[in-house]
Amino acid sequence: MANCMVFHTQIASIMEVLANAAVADICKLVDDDYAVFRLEITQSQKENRALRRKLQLLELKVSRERAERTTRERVLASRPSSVKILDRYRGMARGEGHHTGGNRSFVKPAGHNTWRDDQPITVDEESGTSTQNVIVIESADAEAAGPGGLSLVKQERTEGDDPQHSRDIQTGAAAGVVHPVVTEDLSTAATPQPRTGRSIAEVSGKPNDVLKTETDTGTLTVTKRLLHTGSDHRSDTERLGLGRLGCPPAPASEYLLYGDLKTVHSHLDSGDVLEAGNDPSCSYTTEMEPVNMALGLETQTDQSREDWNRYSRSIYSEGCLDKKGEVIVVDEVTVKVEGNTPPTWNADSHLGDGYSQGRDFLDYRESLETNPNVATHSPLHTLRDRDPVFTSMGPSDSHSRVLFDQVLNSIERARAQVQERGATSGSSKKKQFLCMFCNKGFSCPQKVEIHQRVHTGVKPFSCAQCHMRFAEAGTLKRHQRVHTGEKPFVCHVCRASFSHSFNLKRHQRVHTGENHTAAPSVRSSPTSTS
DNA sequence: CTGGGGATGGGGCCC
DNA sequence: AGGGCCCCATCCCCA
Repeated sequence: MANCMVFHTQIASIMEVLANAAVADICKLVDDDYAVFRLEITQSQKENRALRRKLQLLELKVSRERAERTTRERVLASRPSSVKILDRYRGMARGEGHHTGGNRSFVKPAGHNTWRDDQPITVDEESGTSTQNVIVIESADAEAAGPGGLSLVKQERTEGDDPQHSRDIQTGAAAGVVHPVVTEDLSTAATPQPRTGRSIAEVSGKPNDVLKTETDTGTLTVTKRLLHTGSDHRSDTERLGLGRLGCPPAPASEYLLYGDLKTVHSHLDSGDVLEAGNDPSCSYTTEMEPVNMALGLETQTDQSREDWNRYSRSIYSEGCLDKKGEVIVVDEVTVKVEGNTPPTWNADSHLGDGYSQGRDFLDYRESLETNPNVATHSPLHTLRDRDPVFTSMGPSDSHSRVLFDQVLNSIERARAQVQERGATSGSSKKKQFLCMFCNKGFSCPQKVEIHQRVHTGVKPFSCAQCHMRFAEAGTLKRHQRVHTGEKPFVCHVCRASFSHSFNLKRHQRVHTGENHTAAPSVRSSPTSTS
Protein backbone atom coordinates (compact mmCIF):
# COMPACT_ATOMS: atom_id res chain seq x y z
CA MET A 1 0.00 0.00 0.00
CA ALA A 2 2.83 2.27 1.00
CA ASN A 3 4.69 1.34 -2.17
CA CYS A 4 1.65 2.22 -4.13
CA MET A 5 1.51 5.60 -2.50
CA VAL A 6 5.19 6.24 -3.21
CA PHE A 7 4.70 5.18 -6.80
CA HIS A 8 1.83 7.57 -7.24
CA THR A 9 3.83 10.34 -5.72
CA GLN A 10 6.70 9.66 -8.04
CA ILE A 11 4.40 9.58 -10.99
CA ALA A 12 2.92 12.86 -9.95
CA SER A 13 6.29 14.46 -9.58
CA ILE A 14 7.34 13.13 -12.94
CA MET A 15 4.19 14.42 -14.50
CA GLU A 16 4.83 17.78 -12.96
CA VAL A 17 8.32 17.86 -14.27
CA LEU A 18 7.14 16.85 -17.69
CA ALA A 19 4.44 19.43 -17.61
CA ASN A 20 6.88 22.09 -16.60
CA ALA A 21 9.19 21.02 -19.35
CA ALA A 22 6.37 21.11 -21.82
CA VAL A 23 5.35 24.59 -20.70
CA ALA A 24 8.91 25.71 -20.94
CA ASP A 25 9.13 24.30 -24.44
CA ILE A 26 5.91 25.97 -25.43
CA CYS A 27 7.06 29.22 -23.96
CA LYS A 28 10.32 28.94 -25.74
CA LEU A 29 8.57 28.17 -28.96
CA VAL A 30 6.27 31.09 -28.49
CA ASP A 31 9.14 33.35 -27.67
CA ASP A 32 11.02 32.23 -30.69
CA ASP A 33 8.03 32.63 -32.91
CA TYR A 34 7.32 35.95 -31.35
CA ALA A 35 10.82 37.09 -31.99
CA VAL A 36 10.58 35.97 -35.55
CA PHE A 37 7.24 37.55 -35.86
CA ARG A 38 8.52 40.78 -34.46
CA LEU A 39 11.36 40.66 -36.81
CA GLU A 40 9.00 40.16 -39.67
CA ILE A 41 6.84 42.96 -38.44
CA THR A 42 9.78 45.24 -38.17
CA GLN A 43 10.84 44.37 -41.64
CA SER A 44 7.35 44.88 -42.90
CA GLN A 45 7.22 48.22 -41.23
CA LYS A 46 10.46 49.17 -42.81
CA GLU A 47 9.16 48.09 -46.16
CA ASN A 48 6.02 49.97 -45.48
CA ARG A 49 7.93 53.08 -44.73
CA ALA A 50 9.99 52.69 -47.80
CA LEU A 51 6.92 52.12 -49.91
CA ARG A 52 5.23 55.08 -48.37
CA ARG A 53 8.19 57.20 -49.19
CA LYS A 54 8.09 55.93 -52.72
CA LEU A 55 4.42 56.65 -52.89
CA GLN A 56 4.93 60.17 -51.72
CA LEU A 57 7.62 60.65 -54.26
CA LEU A 58 5.39 59.26 -56.94
CA GLU A 59 2.54 61.49 -55.91
CA LEU A 60 4.80 64.44 -55.96
CA LYS A 61 6.01 63.48 -59.34
CA VAL A 62 2.53 62.92 -60.64
CA SER A 63 1.23 66.19 -59.34
CA ARG A 64 4.18 67.97 -60.80
CA GLU A 65 3.65 66.31 -64.11
CA ARG A 66 0.00 67.11 -63.97
CA ALA A 67 0.73 70.73 -63.35
CA GLU A 68 3.16 70.75 -66.20
CA ARG A 69 0.69 69.03 -68.43
CA THR A 70 -1.98 71.54 -67.55
CA THR A 71 0.33 74.35 -68.37
CA ARG A 72 1.26 72.66 -71.57
CA GLU A 73 -2.35 72.16 -72.54
CA ARG A 74 -3.05 75.78 -71.98
CA VAL A 75 -0.11 76.57 -74.06
CA LEU A 76 -1.26 74.26 -76.79
CA ALA A 77 -4.55 76.01 -77.07
CA SER A 78 -3.41 79.06 -78.87
CA ARG A 79 0.21 79.05 -79.41
CA PRO A 80 0.45 80.13 -83.00
CA SER A 81 -1.68 83.18 -82.50
CA SER A 82 0.08 84.14 -79.36
CA VAL A 83 3.27 83.97 -81.19
CA LYS A 84 1.80 86.24 -83.70
CA ILE A 85 0.92 88.67 -81.03
CA LEU A 86 4.43 88.80 -79.91
CA ASP A 87 5.59 89.12 -83.42
CA ARG A 88 3.13 91.83 -84.09
CA TYR A 89 4.01 93.58 -80.95
CA ARG A 90 7.58 93.52 -81.89
CA GLY A 91 6.65 94.84 -85.25
CA MET A 92 4.66 97.58 -83.66
CA ALA A 93 7.46 98.40 -81.39
CA ARG A 94 9.68 98.76 -84.32
CA GLY A 95 7.13 100.74 -86.13
CA GLU A 96 6.95 98.09 -88.78
CA GLY A 97 3.62 96.64 -88.17
CA HIS A 98 0.15 97.75 -87.86
CA HIS A 99 -2.23 96.33 -85.41
CA THR A 100 -5.00 94.97 -87.48
CA GLY A 101 -6.96 93.19 -84.84
CA GLY A 102 -10.11 95.21 -84.77
CA ASN A 103 -11.19 94.08 -81.38
CA ARG A 104 -7.89 94.27 -79.78
CA SER A 105 -6.50 97.13 -77.97
CA PHE A 106 -3.06 97.41 -76.75
CA VAL A 107 -2.20 98.79 -73.46
CA LYS A 108 1.36 99.44 -73.78
CA PRO A 109 3.02 100.17 -70.57
CA ALA A 110 5.41 102.95 -70.29
CA GLY A 111 8.83 101.88 -71.06
CA HIS A 112 7.74 99.63 -73.83
CA ASN A 113 8.04 102.09 -76.54
CA THR A 114 11.11 100.43 -77.67
CA TRP A 115 11.70 96.84 -78.25
CA ARG A 116 15.14 95.61 -78.07
CA ASP A 117 16.02 93.03 -80.56
CA ASP A 118 18.65 91.76 -78.30
CA GLN A 119 16.13 91.08 -75.65
CA PRO A 120 16.54 87.55 -74.55
CA ILE A 121 13.83 85.24 -75.53
CA THR A 122 13.77 81.88 -74.03
CA VAL A 123 12.37 79.26 -76.22
CA ASP A 124 10.85 76.41 -74.45
CA GLU A 125 12.16 73.35 -76.13
CA GLU A 126 9.37 71.27 -74.85
CA SER A 127 6.92 73.51 -76.41
CA GLY A 128 7.33 71.94 -79.69
CA THR A 129 4.11 70.46 -78.59
CA SER A 130 3.37 73.23 -76.28
CA THR A 131 1.54 76.35 -77.09
CA GLN A 132 1.79 78.62 -74.20
CA ASN A 133 -0.80 81.20 -74.85
CA VAL A 134 0.52 83.51 -72.30
CA ILE A 135 3.00 85.88 -73.64
CA VAL A 136 5.02 87.80 -71.24
CA ILE A 137 6.80 90.61 -72.80
CA GLU A 138 9.44 91.49 -70.45
CA SER A 139 10.32 95.00 -69.82
CA ALA A 140 13.18 95.90 -72.01
CA ASP A 141 15.40 96.63 -69.14
CA ALA A 142 14.15 95.73 -65.80
CA GLU A 143 16.64 97.83 -64.03
CA ALA A 144 15.44 100.85 -65.90
CA ALA A 145 11.93 100.11 -64.91
CA GLY A 146 12.92 100.05 -61.33
CA PRO A 147 10.71 98.85 -58.57
CA GLY A 148 7.68 100.07 -60.33
CA GLY A 149 8.91 98.55 -63.47
CA LEU A 150 6.27 97.77 -65.90
CA SER A 151 5.90 94.64 -67.72
CA LEU A 152 3.27 93.72 -70.13
CA VAL A 153 1.45 90.53 -69.67
CA LYS A 154 -0.72 89.51 -72.44
CA GLN A 155 -2.81 86.55 -72.86
CA GLU A 156 -4.66 85.32 -75.78
CA ARG A 157 -7.29 82.79 -75.56
CA THR A 158 -9.16 80.81 -78.02
CA GLU A 159 -12.78 79.91 -77.85
CA GLY A 160 -13.48 77.46 -75.16
CA ASP A 161 -10.42 78.30 -73.28
CA ASP A 162 -10.67 78.59 -69.63
CA PRO A 163 -11.59 82.14 -68.88
CA GLN A 164 -9.84 82.19 -65.66
CA HIS A 165 -6.60 81.67 -67.35
CA SER A 166 -6.75 85.19 -68.44
CA ARG A 167 -7.00 86.21 -64.88
CA ASP A 168 -4.37 83.95 -63.66
CA ILE A 169 -1.90 86.21 -65.17
CA GLN A 170 -0.73 88.89 -62.96
CA THR A 171 1.75 91.46 -63.71
CA GLY A 172 4.56 91.42 -61.36
CA ALA A 173 5.30 94.97 -62.09
CA ALA A 174 4.14 96.33 -58.81
CA ALA A 175 6.45 94.07 -56.97
CA GLY A 176 9.15 94.60 -59.42
CA VAL A 177 8.94 91.08 -60.54
CA VAL A 178 10.75 90.32 -63.65
CA HIS A 179 8.99 87.99 -65.95
CA PRO A 180 11.76 85.86 -67.04
CA VAL A 181 10.48 83.92 -69.92
CA VAL A 182 8.76 84.37 -73.12
CA THR A 183 7.57 81.02 -74.13
CA GLU A 184 7.05 80.57 -77.75
CA ASP A 185 8.00 78.68 -80.74
CA LEU A 186 9.90 80.84 -83.06
CA SER A 187 9.39 78.53 -85.92
CA THR A 188 5.74 79.02 -85.55
CA ALA A 189 6.23 82.69 -85.29
CA ALA A 190 7.66 82.67 -88.75
CA THR A 191 4.35 81.53 -90.10
CA PRO A 192 1.74 83.59 -88.44
CA GLN A 193 -1.75 82.42 -88.93
CA PRO A 194 -4.78 84.48 -89.52
CA ARG A 195 -6.78 85.06 -86.46
CA THR A 196 -10.39 85.74 -86.33
CA GLY A 197 -12.82 86.03 -83.55
CA ARG A 198 -10.22 86.18 -80.94
CA SER A 199 -9.38 88.72 -78.49
CA ILE A 200 -6.66 89.51 -76.16
CA ALA A 201 -6.93 89.97 -72.52
CA GLU A 202 -4.24 92.31 -71.65
CA VAL A 203 -3.18 93.62 -68.39
CA SER A 204 -0.55 96.13 -68.12
CA GLY A 205 1.40 97.11 -65.17
CA LYS A 206 -0.26 100.41 -65.11
CA PRO A 207 -2.47 100.66 -62.14
CA ASN A 208 -5.15 102.46 -63.99
CA ASP A 209 -5.25 100.32 -66.98
CA VAL A 210 -8.49 98.60 -66.60
CA LEU A 211 -10.05 96.28 -69.02
CA LYS A 212 -13.28 98.09 -69.29
CA THR A 213 -15.27 96.85 -72.13
CA GLU A 214 -18.63 97.79 -70.98
CA THR A 215 -20.21 100.79 -69.46
CA ASP A 216 -23.87 100.77 -69.11
CA THR A 217 -26.29 102.54 -66.98
CA GLY A 218 -27.38 99.33 -65.47
CA THR A 219 -24.01 98.81 -64.03
CA LEU A 220 -23.95 102.27 -62.62
CA THR A 221 -27.33 101.86 -61.13
CA VAL A 222 -26.39 98.65 -59.53
CA THR A 223 -23.27 100.12 -58.13
CA LYS A 224 -25.21 102.92 -56.69
CA ARG A 225 -27.61 100.58 -55.07
CA LEU A 226 -24.78 98.62 -53.74
CA LEU A 227 -23.44 101.61 -52.03
CA HIS A 228 -26.80 102.07 -50.60
CA THR A 229 -27.20 98.61 -49.26
CA GLY A 230 -23.62 97.82 -48.70
CA SER A 231 -24.27 94.20 -49.06
CA ASP A 232 -23.59 93.27 -52.54
CA HIS A 233 -20.67 91.33 -53.69
CA ARG A 234 -20.06 93.59 -56.57
CA SER A 235 -19.16 96.28 -54.25
CA ASP A 236 -16.76 93.83 -52.80
CA THR A 237 -15.34 93.25 -56.13
CA GLU A 238 -14.95 96.90 -56.66
CA ARG A 239 -13.75 97.46 -53.20
CA LEU A 240 -11.04 95.03 -53.82
CA GLY A 241 -9.97 97.08 -56.67
CA LEU A 242 -10.92 94.62 -59.30
CA GLY A 243 -13.78 96.50 -60.72
CA ARG A 244 -14.52 95.41 -64.16
CA LEU A 245 -11.10 94.05 -64.35
CA GLY A 246 -11.99 91.61 -61.71
CA CYS A 247 -14.46 90.02 -64.00
CA PRO A 248 -13.54 91.06 -67.42
CA PRO A 249 -16.11 90.33 -70.01
CA ALA A 250 -13.62 88.28 -71.76
CA PRO A 251 -14.78 86.73 -74.92
CA ALA A 252 -15.25 83.07 -75.13
CA SER A 253 -15.48 82.78 -71.46
CA GLU A 254 -16.93 79.90 -69.64
CA TYR A 255 -19.19 80.77 -66.89
CA LEU A 256 -19.94 78.44 -64.16
CA LEU A 257 -23.52 77.99 -63.44
CA TYR A 258 -24.98 76.73 -60.29
CA GLY A 259 -23.79 73.24 -60.40
CA ASP A 260 -23.34 73.32 -64.06
CA LEU A 261 -20.67 74.60 -66.26
CA LYS A 262 -21.72 76.45 -69.29
CA THR A 263 -19.82 78.02 -71.99
CA VAL A 264 -20.83 81.37 -73.15
CA HIS A 265 -19.64 82.63 -76.39
CA SER A 266 -18.59 86.11 -76.81
CA HIS A 267 -20.19 88.61 -78.99
CA LEU A 268 -17.40 87.96 -81.37
CA ASP A 269 -18.81 84.58 -82.01
CA SER A 270 -21.83 85.78 -83.73
CA GLY A 271 -22.69 82.38 -84.87
CA ASP A 272 -23.17 81.17 -81.40
CA VAL A 273 -25.52 83.71 -80.22
CA LEU A 274 -28.01 82.58 -77.73
CA GLU A 275 -31.15 83.62 -79.33
CA ALA A 276 -34.33 84.53 -77.69
CA GLY A 277 -37.28 82.31 -77.67
CA ASN A 278 -40.34 82.74 -79.73
CA ASP A 279 -41.15 85.93 -78.18
CA PRO A 280 -39.01 88.46 -79.87
CA SER A 281 -39.18 90.72 -76.94
CA CYS A 282 -38.30 88.12 -74.48
CA SER A 283 -35.33 85.93 -74.37
CA TYR A 284 -35.34 83.01 -72.13
CA THR A 285 -31.74 82.38 -71.60
CA THR A 286 -30.81 79.87 -69.04
CA GLU A 287 -32.35 78.40 -66.07
CA MET A 288 -30.80 76.69 -63.20
CA GLU A 289 -32.67 73.79 -61.90
CA PRO A 290 -32.74 73.43 -58.19
CA VAL A 291 -31.89 69.82 -58.72
CA ASN A 292 -28.77 70.84 -60.41
CA MET A 293 -28.07 73.23 -57.70
CA ALA A 294 -28.20 70.52 -55.17
CA LEU A 295 -26.05 68.47 -57.42
CA GLY A 296 -23.62 71.22 -57.63
CA LEU A 297 -23.57 71.45 -53.95
CA GLU A 298 -22.87 67.88 -53.33
CA THR A 299 -20.98 66.38 -56.18
CA GLN A 300 -17.74 68.07 -56.44
CA THR A 301 -14.44 67.06 -57.67
CA ASP A 302 -11.50 69.07 -56.64
CA GLN A 303 -11.80 71.15 -59.68
CA SER A 304 -15.49 71.53 -59.39
CA ARG A 305 -15.12 72.35 -55.78
CA GLU A 306 -13.01 75.23 -56.72
CA ASP A 307 -15.59 76.16 -59.25
CA TRP A 308 -18.20 75.75 -56.67
CA ASN A 309 -16.39 78.02 -54.34
CA ARG A 310 -16.49 80.47 -57.11
CA TYR A 311 -20.12 79.90 -57.60
CA SER A 312 -20.74 80.12 -53.96
CA ARG A 313 -20.11 83.74 -54.08
CA SER A 314 -22.61 83.99 -56.80
CA ILE A 315 -25.25 82.89 -54.42
CA TYR A 316 -25.57 86.44 -53.45
CA SER A 317 -24.09 87.82 -56.52
CA GLU A 318 -23.97 87.60 -60.16
CA GLY A 319 -21.94 88.91 -62.97
CA CYS A 320 -19.16 86.99 -64.45
CA LEU A 321 -16.85 84.43 -63.23
CA ASP A 322 -13.74 85.58 -61.75
CA LYS A 323 -10.95 84.00 -59.95
CA LYS A 324 -9.18 86.16 -57.55
CA GLY A 325 -9.41 84.03 -54.53
CA GLU A 326 -11.57 86.27 -52.53
CA VAL A 327 -13.68 87.85 -55.13
CA ILE A 328 -15.53 85.43 -57.19
CA VAL A 329 -18.47 86.24 -59.22
CA VAL A 330 -20.36 83.70 -61.08
CA ASP A 331 -23.34 83.90 -63.15
CA GLU A 332 -25.26 82.54 -65.91
CA VAL A 333 -24.38 84.64 -68.82
CA THR A 334 -26.05 85.38 -72.01
CA VAL A 335 -24.48 87.36 -74.68
CA LYS A 336 -26.61 88.43 -77.49
CA VAL A 337 -26.02 90.24 -80.67
CA GLU A 338 -29.04 92.07 -81.73
CA GLY A 339 -29.12 94.43 -84.59
CA ASN A 340 -27.33 97.59 -83.84
CA THR A 341 -27.24 96.95 -80.22
CA PRO A 342 -23.68 97.23 -79.14
CA PRO A 343 -22.51 93.91 -77.91
CA THR A 344 -22.45 93.86 -74.21
CA TRP A 345 -22.04 91.30 -71.58
CA ASN A 346 -25.39 91.60 -70.13
CA ALA A 347 -24.67 89.11 -67.52
CA ASP A 348 -23.02 91.33 -65.11
CA SER A 349 -25.19 94.00 -63.83
CA HIS A 350 -28.47 93.08 -65.26
CA LEU A 351 -29.06 90.12 -63.21
CA GLY A 352 -30.33 92.02 -60.35
CA ASP A 353 -29.88 95.05 -58.35
CA GLY A 354 -27.79 95.29 -55.34
CA TYR A 355 -30.70 95.48 -53.10
CA SER A 356 -32.12 92.18 -53.97
CA GLN A 357 -28.75 90.63 -54.09
CA GLY A 358 -28.08 91.92 -50.69
CA ARG A 359 -31.18 90.26 -49.58
CA ASP A 360 -30.01 87.15 -51.26
CA PHE A 361 -26.99 87.30 -49.15
CA LEU A 362 -29.02 87.76 -46.05
CA ASP A 363 -31.39 85.04 -46.91
CA TYR A 364 -28.74 82.64 -47.88
CA ARG A 365 -26.58 83.27 -44.94
CA GLU A 366 -29.59 82.99 -42.80
CA SER A 367 -30.39 79.70 -44.36
CA LEU A 368 -26.97 78.49 -43.54
CA GLU A 369 -27.66 78.93 -39.94
CA THR A 370 -31.21 77.74 -39.90
CA ASN A 371 -31.33 75.05 -42.47
CA PRO A 372 -29.24 72.07 -41.58
CA ASN A 373 -29.82 70.64 -44.99
CA VAL A 374 -28.00 73.45 -46.55
CA ALA A 375 -25.40 74.31 -44.10
CA THR A 376 -23.17 71.37 -44.71
CA HIS A 377 -23.00 72.06 -48.37
CA SER A 378 -23.32 75.72 -48.28
CA PRO A 379 -20.63 77.61 -49.94
CA LEU A 380 -20.97 80.43 -47.54
CA HIS A 381 -20.47 78.01 -44.78
CA THR A 382 -17.20 77.24 -46.34
CA LEU A 383 -16.50 80.86 -46.78
CA ARG A 384 -17.32 81.55 -43.26
CA ASP A 385 -15.03 78.84 -42.13
CA ARG A 386 -12.36 80.25 -44.26
CA ASP A 387 -12.43 83.38 -42.37
CA PRO A 388 -9.98 85.43 -44.35
CA VAL A 389 -11.93 84.79 -47.44
CA PHE A 390 -15.22 85.40 -45.88
CA THR A 391 -14.20 88.54 -44.22
CA SER A 392 -12.55 89.70 -47.32
CA MET A 393 -15.91 89.70 -48.93
CA GLY A 394 -16.98 92.28 -46.51
CA PRO A 395 -16.43 95.90 -47.08
CA SER A 396 -13.08 97.26 -46.32
CA ASP A 397 -13.85 100.86 -45.69
CA SER A 398 -15.33 101.89 -42.42
CA HIS A 399 -18.59 103.16 -43.77
CA SER A 400 -19.24 100.03 -45.68
CA ARG A 401 -18.13 98.09 -42.68
CA VAL A 402 -20.87 99.69 -40.68
CA LEU A 403 -23.35 98.83 -43.35
CA PHE A 404 -22.02 95.33 -43.46
CA ASP A 405 -22.44 94.98 -39.74
CA GLN A 406 -25.94 96.26 -40.03
CA VAL A 407 -26.60 93.67 -42.64
CA LEU A 408 -25.32 91.02 -40.32
CA ASN A 409 -27.55 92.35 -37.59
CA SER A 410 -30.48 92.14 -39.86
CA ILE A 411 -29.55 88.56 -40.49
CA GLU A 412 -30.11 87.87 -36.85
CA ARG A 413 -33.51 89.44 -37.04
CA ALA A 414 -34.30 87.56 -40.17
CA ARG A 415 -33.35 84.35 -38.47
CA ALA A 416 -35.69 85.14 -35.64
CA GLN A 417 -38.41 85.86 -38.12
CA VAL A 418 -37.81 82.59 -39.83
CA GLN A 419 -38.01 80.75 -36.57
CA GLU A 420 -41.16 82.58 -35.71
CA ARG A 421 -42.56 81.83 -39.11
CA GLY A 422 -41.76 78.20 -38.71
CA ALA A 423 -43.47 78.16 -35.38
CA THR A 424 -46.60 79.80 -36.62
CA SER A 425 -46.93 78.18 -39.97
CA GLY A 426 -46.48 74.76 -38.57
CA SER A 427 -46.42 71.86 -40.93
CA SER A 428 -48.89 72.95 -43.48
CA LYS A 429 -49.84 70.11 -45.73
CA LYS A 430 -50.62 72.55 -48.46
CA LYS A 431 -47.09 73.88 -48.51
CA GLN A 432 -45.13 70.73 -48.48
CA PHE A 433 -42.44 71.86 -50.91
CA LEU A 434 -39.73 73.57 -48.96
CA CYS A 435 -37.15 75.97 -50.13
CA MET A 436 -33.77 74.43 -49.70
CA PHE A 437 -32.38 77.75 -48.60
CA CYS A 438 -34.89 79.13 -46.16
CA ASN A 439 -37.24 76.21 -45.55
CA LYS A 440 -40.14 78.24 -46.66
CA GLY A 441 -43.00 76.12 -47.81
CA PHE A 442 -44.75 76.31 -51.14
CA SER A 443 -47.65 74.55 -52.68
CA CYS A 444 -45.84 73.15 -55.68
CA PRO A 445 -42.29 72.56 -56.83
CA GLN A 446 -42.53 75.21 -59.48
CA LYS A 447 -43.24 77.80 -56.87
CA VAL A 448 -40.26 76.64 -54.91
CA GLU A 449 -38.08 76.87 -57.94
CA ILE A 450 -39.20 80.39 -58.63
CA HIS A 451 -38.81 81.34 -55.05
CA GLN A 452 -35.33 79.92 -54.85
CA ARG A 453 -34.28 82.35 -57.49
CA VAL A 454 -34.51 84.85 -54.69
CA HIS A 455 -31.57 83.10 -53.14
CA THR A 456 -29.69 82.04 -56.20
CA GLY A 457 -30.08 85.21 -58.16
CA VAL A 458 -31.06 83.26 -61.20
CA LYS A 459 -32.90 85.44 -63.63
CA PRO A 460 -33.77 83.47 -66.68
CA PHE A 461 -35.97 86.05 -68.34
CA SER A 462 -34.14 88.69 -70.23
CA CYS A 463 -35.54 91.74 -71.91
CA ALA A 464 -34.43 91.99 -75.48
CA GLN A 465 -34.65 95.74 -75.48
CA CYS A 466 -32.60 96.63 -72.49
CA HIS A 467 -31.15 93.30 -71.41
CA MET A 468 -32.57 93.58 -68.00
CA ARG A 469 -33.20 90.26 -66.46
CA PHE A 470 -35.96 88.95 -64.32
CA ALA A 471 -36.62 85.95 -62.24
CA GLU A 472 -40.18 85.60 -63.36
CA ALA A 473 -41.88 85.80 -66.68
CA GLY A 474 -44.59 87.98 -65.30
CA THR A 475 -42.09 90.52 -64.12
CA LEU A 476 -40.57 90.63 -67.53
CA LYS A 477 -43.94 91.04 -69.11
CA ARG A 478 -44.71 93.88 -66.80
CA HIS A 479 -41.37 95.38 -67.54
CA GLN A 480 -42.13 95.39 -71.25
CA ARG A 481 -44.53 98.24 -70.66
CA VAL A 482 -41.52 100.38 -69.98
CA HIS A 483 -40.56 100.02 -73.60
CA THR A 484 -44.00 99.94 -75.12
CA GLY A 485 -45.17 102.91 -73.15
CA GLU A 486 -48.35 101.11 -72.41
CA LYS A 487 -50.20 102.50 -69.43
CA PRO A 488 -53.30 100.47 -69.04
CA PHE A 489 -54.11 101.61 -65.54
CA VAL A 490 -56.07 104.82 -65.64
CA CYS A 491 -57.22 106.82 -62.71
CA HIS A 492 -60.94 107.39 -63.07
CA VAL A 493 -60.66 110.59 -61.12
CA CYS A 494 -57.92 112.48 -62.92
CA ARG A 495 -57.45 110.29 -65.95
CA ALA A 496 -53.85 109.81 -65.11
CA SER A 497 -52.52 106.59 -66.54
CA PHE A 498 -49.99 104.24 -65.10
CA SER A 499 -48.06 101.34 -66.36
CA HIS A 500 -48.32 99.41 -63.15
CA SER A 501 -51.40 98.65 -61.21
CA PHE A 502 -49.94 99.36 -57.86
CA ASN A 503 -48.80 102.76 -58.98
CA LEU A 504 -52.34 103.57 -59.89
CA LYS A 505 -53.52 102.37 -56.57
CA ARG A 506 -50.87 104.37 -54.84
CA HIS A 507 -51.78 107.33 -56.92
CA GLN A 508 -55.40 107.09 -55.92
CA ARG A 509 -54.37 107.69 -52.39
CA VAL A 510 -53.72 111.20 -53.51
CA HIS A 511 -57.39 111.56 -54.15
CA THR A 512 -58.40 109.81 -51.01
CA GLY A 513 -56.00 111.87 -48.97
CA GLU A 514 -53.99 108.88 -47.95
CA ASN A 515 -50.28 109.46 -47.94
CA HIS A 516 -48.51 106.78 -49.86
CA THR A 517 -45.32 107.35 -47.99
CA ALA A 518 -47.15 106.68 -44.78
CA ALA A 519 -47.87 103.14 -45.85
CA PRO A 520 -46.94 100.65 -43.17
CA SER A 521 -43.47 99.45 -43.67
CA VAL A 522 -42.83 95.89 -42.70
CA ARG A 523 -39.52 95.41 -44.34
CA SER A 524 -36.85 97.27 -42.56
CA SER A 525 -34.21 99.04 -44.44
CA PRO A 526 -30.72 97.64 -44.08
CA THR A 527 -29.52 101.01 -42.98
CA SER A 528 -32.28 101.63 -40.50
CA THR A 529 -30.90 99.40 -37.86
CA SER A 530 -29.00 100.17 -34.77
C1' DC B 1 -37.25 117.84 -47.34
C1' DT B 2 -41.41 116.14 -49.25
C1' DG B 3 -44.62 114.24 -52.38
C1' DG B 4 -45.58 112.02 -56.71
C1' DG B 5 -44.47 108.80 -59.93
C1' DG B 6 -41.54 105.00 -62.44
C1' DA B 7 -40.02 100.68 -61.76
C1' DT B 8 -38.69 96.15 -59.62
C1' DG B 9 -38.84 92.26 -56.16
C1' DG B 10 -41.47 89.03 -54.12
C1' DG B 11 -45.54 86.70 -52.22
C1' DG B 12 -50.23 85.18 -52.65
C1' DC B 13 -54.40 84.09 -54.93
C1' DC B 14 -57.23 82.58 -58.71
C1' DC B 15 -58.28 80.02 -62.70
C1' DA C 1 -49.70 71.79 -61.08
C1' DG C 2 -48.70 75.79 -63.29
C1' DG C 3 -49.39 80.29 -65.40
C1' DG C 4 -51.10 84.76 -64.87
C1' DC C 5 -52.31 88.42 -62.31
C1' DC C 6 -52.71 91.31 -58.26
C1' DC C 7 -50.91 93.37 -54.32
C1' DC C 8 -47.52 95.25 -51.42
C1' DA C 9 -42.98 96.99 -50.18
C1' DT C 10 -39.33 99.32 -51.63
C1' DC C 11 -35.85 101.88 -54.27
C1' DC C 12 -35.02 105.62 -57.00
C1' DC C 13 -35.65 109.93 -59.50
C1' DC C 14 -37.46 114.33 -60.01
C1' DA C 15 -39.98 118.56 -59.31
